[in-house]
Amino acid sequence: MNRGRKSLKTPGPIKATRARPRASGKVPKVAQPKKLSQKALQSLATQARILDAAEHLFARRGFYGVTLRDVAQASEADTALLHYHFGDKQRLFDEVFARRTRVLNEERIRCLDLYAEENAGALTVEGAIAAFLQPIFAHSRAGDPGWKNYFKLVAIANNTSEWGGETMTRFFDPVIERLIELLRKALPEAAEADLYWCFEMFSGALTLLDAETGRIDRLSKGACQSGDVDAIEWRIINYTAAGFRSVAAQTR
Amino acid sequence: MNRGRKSLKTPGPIKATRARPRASGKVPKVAQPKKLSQKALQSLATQARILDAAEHLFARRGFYGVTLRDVAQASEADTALLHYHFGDKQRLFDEVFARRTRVLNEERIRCLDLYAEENAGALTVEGAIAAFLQPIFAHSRAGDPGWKNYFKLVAIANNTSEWGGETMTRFFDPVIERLIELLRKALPEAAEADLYWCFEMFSGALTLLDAETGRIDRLSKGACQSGDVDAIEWRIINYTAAGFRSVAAQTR
DNA sequence: GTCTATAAGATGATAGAC
DNA sequence: GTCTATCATCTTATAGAC
Repeated sequence: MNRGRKSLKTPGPIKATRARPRASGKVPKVAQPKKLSQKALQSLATQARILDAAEHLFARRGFYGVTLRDVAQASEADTALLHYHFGDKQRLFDEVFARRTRVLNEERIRCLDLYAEENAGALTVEGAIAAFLQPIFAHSRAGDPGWKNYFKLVAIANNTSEWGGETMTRFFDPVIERLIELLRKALPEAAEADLYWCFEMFSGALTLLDAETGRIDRLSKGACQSGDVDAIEWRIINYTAAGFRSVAAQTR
Repeated sequence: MNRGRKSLKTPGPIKATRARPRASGKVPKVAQPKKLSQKALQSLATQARILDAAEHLFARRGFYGVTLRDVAQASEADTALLHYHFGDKQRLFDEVFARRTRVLNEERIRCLDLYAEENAGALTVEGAIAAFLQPIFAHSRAGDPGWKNYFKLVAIANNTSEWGGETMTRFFDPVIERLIELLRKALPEAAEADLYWCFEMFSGALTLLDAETGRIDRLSKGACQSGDVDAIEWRIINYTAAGFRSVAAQTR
């Protein structure tokens, strides 16, 4: 296995550093509502099948724990086909990550903007957090396994130090800045550092809940079920808002 | 590479399932203060070097992202030596995880017991959380890179769904039960489920902070630094206690 | 677009010398 | 206890037929 990433641009040292999941940040083209041939439709269906299978596997074992053979087998496509559609393993991972992130970020911005518009002058921490979370819970409630897999993947990315922090920054920070902006208005007494530290704690709590690792089921001996959206939603909003307010109140 | 885990007990299907980081749960023997030969001392030093290097690498790339050759090179030992001392890759990972967990859990129990003893009848959420966290911050302040690596590793484990939830359960839940016990006394009005959900949020926040991914540095444009213990300690205690209280107060 | 075949190299693990 | 040499298998990626 060649884990040394072949640089896409430089012909330089082939394995100076180990390959890392590193999304390109570019927004790949998406299906346009134009006329599509039979072949093209089938191709898109195949690509979706590959992405779904890759998402499922990456979500459970991370980038390195999945081989292209695993993905090929699970998607009933050939490994050569993965390369044909996505180039290499790295780009496949990038597209898995980017596919739903594009959707989620748009939804979040819409929710945050709507909330800010309708409550200008009376913003609350609860309101901003709820608006930010709304798209996540909507997808969770819809029960789509693809979204559940994606959330697990984000949890791994958020907590993996080598490439996770950088990945989260690139994919999510623009939207996070919008959230922080609302929180700043809702909590004008908070120091800047408070907002960021509190967001970090909120982020860790959220991604762990979304990861649905099953730990809480065992720890609570069945009193709680991973992924119980009704149990989670009001608690995380309450918990987080109280946390922000308490920290902000301590600032001198 | 054989990722199909060779079962330690059953001679059954060789690669029915993919190998997963799965700690044995057994407590391996530790250096006894007996008379040690020159050879034995050197052996222990080599083992420590291997464990340190493996810890560093696993913390950054997870189980699958590290090869035994990587560990051998980083520890300046031979791959054959890794097998001699630790058997296989899985057992090496297990021992990395178990080594500091043994120490940390003992310290936590001691801190929690001491706190409960000295404050019987007047337990607070802040006090219990602070006692639970005390060993972590002590190690972080001491600046040992080994402990920092270990904390990163725990963050990955906590958020990886395939093996993480189960790993956390096995290694940490006995101590967590002790913490929950104190929180139950400090918050008698809380429903059982509240305690577990709030602990889950606390756990996610804590492990992400400990992972020191560098994201908060970028997001805050330098206002916060990953691993700034003085900035983190009072905030996480405040934030968490307020969160627990707020959720508990909502229970009907 | 999809598949077969295969190249080129990496990986976990072991045998055996010292 | 440590190192050299090596195996059997797996992995990513590509070339070329259909």
